[in-house]
Amino acid sequence: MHQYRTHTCGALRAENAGQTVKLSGWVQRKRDHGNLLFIDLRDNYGVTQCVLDTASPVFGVLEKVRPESVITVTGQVVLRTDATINPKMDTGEIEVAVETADILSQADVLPIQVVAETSELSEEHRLTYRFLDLRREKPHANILLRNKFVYSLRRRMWDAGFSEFQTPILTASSPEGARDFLVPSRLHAGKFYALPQAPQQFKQLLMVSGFDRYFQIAPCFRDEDSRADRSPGEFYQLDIEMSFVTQDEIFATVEPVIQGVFTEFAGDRSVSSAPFVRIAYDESMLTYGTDKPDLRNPLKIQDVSDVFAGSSFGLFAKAVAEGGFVRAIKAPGAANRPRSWFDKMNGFAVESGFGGLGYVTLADGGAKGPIAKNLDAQRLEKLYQLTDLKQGDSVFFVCGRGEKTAKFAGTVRTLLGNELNLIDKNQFIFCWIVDFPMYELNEETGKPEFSHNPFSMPQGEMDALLNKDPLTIKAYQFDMVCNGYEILSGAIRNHRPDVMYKAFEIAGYGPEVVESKFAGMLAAFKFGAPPHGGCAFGIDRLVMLLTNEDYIREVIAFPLNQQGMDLLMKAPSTVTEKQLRELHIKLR
RNA sequence: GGGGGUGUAGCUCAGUUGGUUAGAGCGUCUGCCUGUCACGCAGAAGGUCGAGGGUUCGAGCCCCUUCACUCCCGCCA
Repeated sequence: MHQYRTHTCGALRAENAGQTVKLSGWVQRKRDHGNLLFIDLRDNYGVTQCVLDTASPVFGVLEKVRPESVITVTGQVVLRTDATINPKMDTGEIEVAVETADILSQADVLPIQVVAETSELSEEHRLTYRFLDLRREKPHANILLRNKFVYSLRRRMWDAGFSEFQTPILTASSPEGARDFLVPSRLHAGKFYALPQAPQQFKQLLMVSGFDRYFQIAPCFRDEDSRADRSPGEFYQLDIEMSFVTQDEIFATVEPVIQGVFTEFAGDRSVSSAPFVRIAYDESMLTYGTDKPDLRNPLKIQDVSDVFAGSSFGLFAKAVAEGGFVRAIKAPGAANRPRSWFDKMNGFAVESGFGGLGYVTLADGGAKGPIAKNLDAQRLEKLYQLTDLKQGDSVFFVCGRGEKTAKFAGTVRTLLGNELNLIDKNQFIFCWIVDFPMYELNEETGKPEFSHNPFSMPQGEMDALLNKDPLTIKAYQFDMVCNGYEILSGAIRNHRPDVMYKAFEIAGYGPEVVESKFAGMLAAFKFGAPPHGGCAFGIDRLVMLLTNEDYIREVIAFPLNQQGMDLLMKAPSTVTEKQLRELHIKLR
């Protein structure tokens, strides 16, 4: 019987000694001693050293074979001598004495060195030769870990009583949200399908259909620009929806899944235990200057407007009098840093478009720094108290108004956390961000608009919509955050047509808009819709966290580059005129 | 759409104030080598310095234009 192998390249051990085996794999490395030749043969499972000398009839053939060629060898497993055992290899106690060999696929000279390359390769080059890049140890391991991770997620979801369904890839363009990828219709001239940005409406329809607990490892498509943590074009979500649930019940369902899967793959890194901390959106913006705080960073932002209000530090006093604020971020133990370090911090603020970063240092029993002399003893004491300032600490100030300044305080918090080495990289700290505002003010029109998901149920439902200032209404809308990354977004949905009409009315959309844009869902909600809610995890981002990668493309087998191109398959590409004609698309 | 960074050998990079024939490591090729495991030793080949224009006696280096990649802002309900 013909076969390519009796064992994989990671299988053989001392107890196999004496057996005649057949291995197939890639020539990872050749060490040619003239009359003695070592070949490290690699496959998905490991590496085995093969050895032969001039006595072997295939010596001449294998001596010439290039690295990364695919070969099959047969030979006897022999124990290595004590002096030649390689403890770094799983198969390091043995080697295969090659008797016969076939070259199955000769490799050309390589554009990428697959093994033991310490230097970084350019991403452009790696993606052009992704099939070689993925032979390299770390990228290969990342993709394998992703597989195990997704398997574990599925198992945990099934165990929690969820069922997996597939939803359409060719669907309708949605008026809200990100830019759609469009697919022209051949049968319907001038009309287009859209690839789903998320299975949002379908999963809600599944709830109306009575399925109760749905999940899907779902591809999502958004035609927006990429980032280090945002995949260009397409990404995968663990999409979840449940009927007859409250927000608390969603949290209680999802926490053990994510806590469990992270514990499974985190190695010696620590994972938050459930229930995770909940932080209101408004509090997060104040305390962390962001809605995705990295809680590994112990620093908190403090409002110290009162310290400066009416003080002789005119710049801040005036800003506070005019409705602005001063926020403080403590820099523990920074007092002994040189002046140049403080200048660097200030320079960063100026580069970011802010006036600067004021600071006060508490050292040698007194307050130092350019601002300190403008604050009397009482104000300084209040500052120390508010920021818990101790001898040897410094505190930085951000002054201004609006969300932009609040977010800059968050940037400074992150910067200081990194500069002062306050972030423990061996932790995964999860939290919930809750109570997102339902509406926010559109600065141009001066009118309220949806700040996040228009399908979310407003807290207080119809009563709130009728009786509260729209800008104070919160939504049952939430995110989960880990180490500064948004890894989940979810909501209790608005399943009541009357509340939906009213919610859209406040955002300036008449009933005809709701009816035309969300016809399917609205129709469904008129025939008995259960209260429901759900959420979606970003799978790529979760794997990125677990593999310790900074770039999401490191955990995607064949990612598009930043310009949305597949350098290997050459996508996007031009098509024939015939194809365009069939799709009713005229050139030019 | 905007801002920053990068672009020199197959790969990763160095290249001083503008000055002789543009270098290194890895890879490739050739030769030697029977216990290596990033094998070693000797040698060789390999360059439109992203592209175009300009300044200059002279440009990898300075100026202008442009292209590509990448990071960030916008954007991502």
